[in-house]
Amino acid sequence: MTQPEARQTHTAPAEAHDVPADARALIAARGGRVTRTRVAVLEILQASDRPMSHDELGAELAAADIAHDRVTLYRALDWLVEQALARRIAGSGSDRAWRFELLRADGHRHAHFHCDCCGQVICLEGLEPAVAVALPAGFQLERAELVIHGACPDCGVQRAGPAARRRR
Amino acid sequence: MTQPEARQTHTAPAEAHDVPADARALIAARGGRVTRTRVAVLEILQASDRPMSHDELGAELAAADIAHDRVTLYRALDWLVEQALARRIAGSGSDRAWRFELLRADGHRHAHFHCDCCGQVICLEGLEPAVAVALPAGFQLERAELVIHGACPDCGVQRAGPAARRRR
DNA sequence: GCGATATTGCAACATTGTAGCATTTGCATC
DNA sequence: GATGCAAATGCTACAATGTTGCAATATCGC
Ligand SMILES: [Mn+2]
Ligand SMILES: [Mn+2]
Ligand SMILES: [Zn+2]
Ligand SMILES: [Zn+2]
Repeated sequence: MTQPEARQTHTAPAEAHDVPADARALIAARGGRVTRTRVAVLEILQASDRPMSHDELGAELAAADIAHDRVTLYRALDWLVEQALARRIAGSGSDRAWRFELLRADGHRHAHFHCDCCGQVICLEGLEPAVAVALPAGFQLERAELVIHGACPDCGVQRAGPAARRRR
Repeated sequence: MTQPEARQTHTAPAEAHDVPADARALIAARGGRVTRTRVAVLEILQASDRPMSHDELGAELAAADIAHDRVTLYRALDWLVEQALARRIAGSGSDRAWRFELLRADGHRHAHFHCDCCGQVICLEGLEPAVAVALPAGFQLERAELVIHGACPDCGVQRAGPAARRRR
């Protein structure tokens, strides 16, 4: 529980810019133990530009020949979320799995696009769910989640004509 | 598959207003068979002012002493959605179950409020996810889902003071 | 009432997580 | 570099939420 409040860890060697900080350093700075799965998961998330599901993470680990346990992976993700290194995205659509993405320090919130055709989830960095909306009396707003459903560029090109849209 | 395009069914006896149309008539008008579970589910949804999960529906059926099978209930709900009599609401939050609500003929879309404290989902009829937003090129918008997270009036009153908010 | 077939009801399976607990590992300290 | 101990792991079960296959049943037009 007692974690050094240090911002500078001195364990990360080179980069002084804004490049993805060394995963091991980020983990250690939170007072967590630097383990195989945690490091690998954090690095995969750092390299990804879209939220990933537990399953996708597992596949990446397997592809990189990093031995891992299903439950350990779940726990590593839970830990990253607890430590505010990642956040959880609800999986609307037929996909009922959580997805995880790196949480930038600035707490930047953005909407997501779910392709109803291929199931992919894409970050819409430019689109903030600005819900300064007036909620009915008594409701306390904590955060707003905005999900756009439709067809992603890859899926939209098929049947390029303006008519005959596909449903799902 | 061949369903009469009739708007007026003549099978519903009395009400000529906008009161919830007779469930049996609505089902029959879609060319579906009028069965115990379908009628009961549709009537429960008509009487509810918030989206209900499969589980909640099952409980209501049990409370009304209406024998039902888990799978049949799932299938009844699927059918209602197919027939555009109901729509499915994704259950963000720790709740990973779908919820179902009646689909009004006018296709009115609205946002929903998820209470992170008690887990309830409440319709925000007045709040439309007006996402005339400019999506990046190539993305085809089909619909937008807006979910507000926070504390509902019932849960918000505890700790009425402005400080000391509860997390989850 | 009859017959065709849409629905049901049951059992088995699938997906996505969690809980308990003995074993191993990271890491601070010697 | 060796030691000790809490933190993590890696199993094995179990839970929640659906889905699939298929034989039995009920609905509805005739
Ligand atoms: Mn994102
Ligand atoms: Mn609603
Ligand atoms: Zn797609
Ligand atoms: Zn509440």
